[in-house]
Amino acid sequence: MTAVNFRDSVRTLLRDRLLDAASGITSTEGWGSVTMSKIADEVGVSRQTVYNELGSKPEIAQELVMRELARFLEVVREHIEAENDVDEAIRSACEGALHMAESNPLLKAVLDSVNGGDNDLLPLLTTESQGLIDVASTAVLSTITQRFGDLGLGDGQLAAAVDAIVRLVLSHVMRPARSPPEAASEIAWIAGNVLRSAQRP
Amino acid sequence: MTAVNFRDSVRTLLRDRLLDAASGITSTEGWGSVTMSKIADEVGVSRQTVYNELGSKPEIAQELVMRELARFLEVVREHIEAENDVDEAIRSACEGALHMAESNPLLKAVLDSVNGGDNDLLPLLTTESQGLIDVASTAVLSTITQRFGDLGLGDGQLAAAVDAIVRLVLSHVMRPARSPPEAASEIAWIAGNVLRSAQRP
DNA sequence: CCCTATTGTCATCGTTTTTTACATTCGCTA
DNA sequence: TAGCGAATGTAAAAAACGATGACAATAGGG
Repeated sequence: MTAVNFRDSVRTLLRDRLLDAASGITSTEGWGSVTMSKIADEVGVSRQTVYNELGSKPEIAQELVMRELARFLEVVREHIEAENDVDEAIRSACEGALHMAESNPLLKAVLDSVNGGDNDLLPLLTTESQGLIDVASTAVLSTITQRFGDLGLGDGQLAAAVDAIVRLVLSHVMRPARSPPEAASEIAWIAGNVLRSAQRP
Repeated sequence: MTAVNFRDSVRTLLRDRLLDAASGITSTEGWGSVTMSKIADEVGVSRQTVYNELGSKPEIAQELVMRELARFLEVVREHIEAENDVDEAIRSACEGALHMAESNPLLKAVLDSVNGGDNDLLPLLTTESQGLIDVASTAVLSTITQRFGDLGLGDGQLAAAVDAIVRLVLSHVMRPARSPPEAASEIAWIAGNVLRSAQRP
């Protein structure tokens, strides 16, 4: 009767260390400077082990993005659950995410890398970001539903609204136009109008 | 250029988990209920691995005691370093140790086990406690010297005094007579007199 | 254009854990 | 008291896993 295999703990620890190393190198030297050897050396493991555990370099990029996304979603969840009003919950969550994005070293490195010619990570946030948007939308939708119910909307309507919000936030993350509070207010204003007009067909 | 081998981290993690399991079982069911199989199962590892990593059951007891001792010494060190007066440092450290002993589940289990007939752990704290006393005395002596110098005492005098203090505290841990503050004050009073009369021969 | 560095894969080796088996001891119970 | 079950401790073979070295392929830079 084993709670969790000790071996699984070790695998998780290894994955975390490897991804931490990759994230750290990306933040300080840029994604272009990340090599499998560097990751392996930093963790104290052979290069082959990196391939076994994380797969190819593109897969590492995916994992990095998804892991960072998970941290954003955690903050977003906390913001939503701390509010009693839907509009305010959405505004607060957007602002939290945008604010977090501003000071996120990894994200900064990714966006900076575009200027340096490194175009390996950016597609993950744009063209190939379907998985990212799906994960984020699903998570946010789930959180909102648990907190506020279905808001009297038909199937898919709330999902579509959330999808739009996520895409707007993502757009502002990649190309910030206004300050986080301003951008968040605008997104919340749009979302509020959408939700209300959908409630009264 | 590897900071630390990942393998070493895993070994440390394994040791910690095994000792945590042993400590947990001891606290809740008593040392008598600790079996190699239970430890192995709880951590999710084979029984043989427990033997490889921790050795025989008496050795586990030693490790448990020493690990718990290290935690006590850490608290003691903090108390000593927080005071400017030697007497008060000693008093505070003794009180901290005695107070910690009162609420320590593992220690409670060890002392309770005596009533239940389990006499495997007790010797480690009494008859076979030379190692324990040595480790504790050395650590405390080192901390006091770093904090207050040699207090104008000859070689070995301060060591002898610290040794006595450690033994007194250990005695009160095993057989509490008065409350921690009272016992600590008495020990500090004795220590203070010893130190002062040694300073003026 | 060559040279170096990196990626990704593969077979092999060494280490560690697991598994299985066995002898032994201890407490309990018929 | 004899035997039974559970636990200890040891040993050796089997399996899992990371380390190592070699390899082709492919850029990127001098």
